[in-house]
Amino acid sequence: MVRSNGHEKMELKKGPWTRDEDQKLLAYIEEHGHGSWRALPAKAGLQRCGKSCRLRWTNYLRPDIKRGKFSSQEEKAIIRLHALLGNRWSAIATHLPKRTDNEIKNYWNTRLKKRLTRMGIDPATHKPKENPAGSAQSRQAAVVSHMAQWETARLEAEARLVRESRLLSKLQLLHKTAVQQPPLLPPPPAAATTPACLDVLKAWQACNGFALDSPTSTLNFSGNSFAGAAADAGKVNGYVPEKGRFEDSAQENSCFYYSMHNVLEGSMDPTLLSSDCYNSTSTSSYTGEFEDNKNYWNELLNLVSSPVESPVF
DNA sequence: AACAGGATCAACCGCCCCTGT
DNA sequence: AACAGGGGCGGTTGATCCTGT
Repeated sequence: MVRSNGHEKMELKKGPWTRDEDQKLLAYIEEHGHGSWRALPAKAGLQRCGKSCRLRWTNYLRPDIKRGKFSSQEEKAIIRLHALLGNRWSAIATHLPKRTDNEIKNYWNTRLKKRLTRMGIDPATHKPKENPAGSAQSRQAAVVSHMAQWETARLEAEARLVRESRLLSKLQLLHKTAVQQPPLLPPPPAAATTPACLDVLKAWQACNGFALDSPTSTLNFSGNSFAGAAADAGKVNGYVPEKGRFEDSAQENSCFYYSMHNVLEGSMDPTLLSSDCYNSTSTSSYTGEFEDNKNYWNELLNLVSSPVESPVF
């Protein structure tokens, strides 16, 4: 792809930003918004490439950036989120408002990674260095992987929502112009302020300890009462199991996934999952390990929900 | 005081994805 | 369907600061 010719490249300034450049960029964005980053430098009178301007703005000049030391709460959130998401810094940053992905990445690479290593934990896998198969740690790692699958699904849903909201904005604009004339378009639906369909983790938390089976996971927890309840909930909210009831755990798992899919799609109320779970746990026989996992995820969810004001929760 | 090595962090680079044509 | 351009992301670099000797 042709980006720019060499001559143009030679004129662009690189390296640290000066106060004067910062002021120019700030003043321009405050007055006009950033618009097209590519076109911005010329308009703002900067000898920088658009990319450099964008980076400077998003990582440093933006007014809603919190700088300075990370709190222990934030540290824990980063560690847990990294266990879930890996090096997906932008996804991690969405759970830590006012922190940039670059800042989080730097903090991880320069401090947290080393700290975990010193503690004998592999920062890549979040597992203890010596890790006998079948141990609680390896099972927890599998749970982490499982959660990562869900987080991936959630992020995809978020991306879809962004696309839809863009479309919605266009529709609203069209409708706005159309109201002056005979109505050509129906009024657009009201935009949801809080997309409940994105709250997979919240649904997870609401269930407060459902079994962590999945069609792709090798985990096999006994006493799985959630799947059936969730499947019922899923059926009520849109998903209808092919054969009515479940013949095996795989079917239950599928239903669980479809239920969560319905939550993701917004066709199912996460609280319904919750109540069904609570109602059915009396017959369960959770293991100690399961309690550990439950506590682990509760702790994580508490970390990423309340104190750091995640926009998702 | 001078130096070396480590730590930190802003900024860059290259790649990829999405969107518009 | 193919292509170009814009924007975003993660990895890496290099300048600067800090600390220990």
